[in-house]
Amino acid sequence: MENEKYTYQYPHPAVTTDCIVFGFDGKRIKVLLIRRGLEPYKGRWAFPGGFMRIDESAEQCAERELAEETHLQLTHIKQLGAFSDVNRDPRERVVSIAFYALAKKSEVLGGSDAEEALWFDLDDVPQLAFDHDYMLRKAIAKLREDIHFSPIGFDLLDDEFSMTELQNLYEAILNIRFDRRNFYKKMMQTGILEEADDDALYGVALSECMPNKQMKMKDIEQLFSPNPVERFSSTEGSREAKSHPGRKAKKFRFNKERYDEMKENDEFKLEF
Amino acid sequence: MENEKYTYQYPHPAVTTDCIVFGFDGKRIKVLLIRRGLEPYKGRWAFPGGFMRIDESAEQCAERELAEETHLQLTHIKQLGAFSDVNRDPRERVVSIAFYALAKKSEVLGGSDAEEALWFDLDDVPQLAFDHDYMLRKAIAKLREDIHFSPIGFDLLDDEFSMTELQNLYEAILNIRFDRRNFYKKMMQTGILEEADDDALYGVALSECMPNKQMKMKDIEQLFSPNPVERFSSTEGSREAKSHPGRKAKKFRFNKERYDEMKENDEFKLEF
DNA sequence: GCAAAAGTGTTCTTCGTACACCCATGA
DNA sequence: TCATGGGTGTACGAAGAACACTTTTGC
Repeated sequence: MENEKYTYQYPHPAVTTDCIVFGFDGKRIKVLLIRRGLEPYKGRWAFPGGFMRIDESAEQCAERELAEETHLQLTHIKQLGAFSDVNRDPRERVVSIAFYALAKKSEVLGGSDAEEALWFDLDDVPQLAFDHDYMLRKAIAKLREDIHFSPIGFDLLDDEFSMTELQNLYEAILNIRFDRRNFYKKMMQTGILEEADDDALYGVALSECMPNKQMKMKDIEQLFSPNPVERFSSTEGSREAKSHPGRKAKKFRFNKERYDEMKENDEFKLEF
Repeated sequence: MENEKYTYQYPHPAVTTDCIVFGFDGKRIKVLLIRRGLEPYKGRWAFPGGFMRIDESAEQCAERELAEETHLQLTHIKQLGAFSDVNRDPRERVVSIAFYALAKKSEVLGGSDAEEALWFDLDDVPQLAFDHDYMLRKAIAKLREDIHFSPIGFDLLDDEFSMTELQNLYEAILNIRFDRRNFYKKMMQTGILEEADDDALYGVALSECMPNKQMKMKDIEQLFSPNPVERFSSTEGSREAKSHPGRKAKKFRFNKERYDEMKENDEFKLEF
């Protein structure tokens, strides 16, 4: 152990990464925290992260630490910036490179795989270790900023989502209310959404042999009786936390190919 | 020398800062580079910057290095991000925290105080040291992004500027053309510009005793004859690089107080 | 059937864009 | 006096905001 020494002519700070992971449970924005098991700040909540190895980039470090500590494999990890205040760590001089990442709704609802890792409502975040309170404020600001013009919302929802879910997400992040009809129109005319048609459940043939669009869901079920399909197999999302029933919501998918194509040609426009 | 050693149990990267300074000469966007006098990359151009001291933050380091190497005292230094590729520096593992800053037009036109520091046209930037080419691309992208919604243009102009100068700046950064009249309206209705009234040159009394707005500059000079004021003392900016005369341009100032106030109340809106 | 949520279209206002004339200036 | 650049207003069209009724569903 004694010979595990690394010497330099000038003092070097340690470099860590921290990862601010946001999620959405259908109602509120959440952030993933882990409880520190070691000093300093033992027992306090903090972002997943740790010391950068000498043979990995900060990005690699952030992904590795996130996987180790929370078992989350996330794409869309973006850099938030470096935090370098001289006294931000009581142990030694530590510069932290912070990232932020977005987790899909199912990962939030599933809870965390890891011990001592929990999703916190943004309003219920306790006092954090180090300068992580400050980091969180910066991260929230960046999330708000990014969602104004980038379709990052889809990274917080599952692959299929209802327009209402999407609207709830935007309202939760931006803390404003939208008119349902205008939101729908605005989203649709971006051209990056496609309908996840429920007809698919019944096979392609259905829409061909049944061109009558007036047909109700009830009628369709009759075709399949006496074994009607479980109509809500994919809608637990919109049922949870609901006190009253409502009409079944159409599901949509984010058309990433289309989005990339539009962005390439500078055709994409979305502003909130 | 031998005892100037700093030892750590785990390997630590070195941390440097680099500062990408943009300027505007009235026609084109410029970037400030220094020629490296030492290995590695001796003789190559690079951004001003250097190793972070153990008792300063990255921000302090960036400002210090910038002052040391270019004699520029800049405010509005914003972090661009950390660059941490494992092999980005041939000497040892180095993480660089990059900043970008904006210099006022007069500082660009005045040239650089420092030896071996030069303003380069963005199109004429040579191959840079380290990963600075990559940094530059990121910085340009961020500059373009920021100017879409933040009034950072004023930091690249002198305190008083004509609408045409401002338009040229926007056109140079965004590489698009605007209609003069629409640009004027858009800028004025943001509410963050105030006229730098030339009457001020003649004192407050003038506008009171001379309410006639039809009065021409010639008439005003007559009031002051036989020592007419030098009318163009403050307009060299709009004359430089001009092949033909034109009407004298009204000057404007950025009303920072008003802007801060509007931003505070979320009233400020500007989009390009 | 009832309460709650979702689907949908029209009008009005606002903002952005296109466009042309006159004036001030220096040569 | 002329060539150049700057100051300004209007008319049109597109996009956003306001707004209500009907349908589906679970209870």
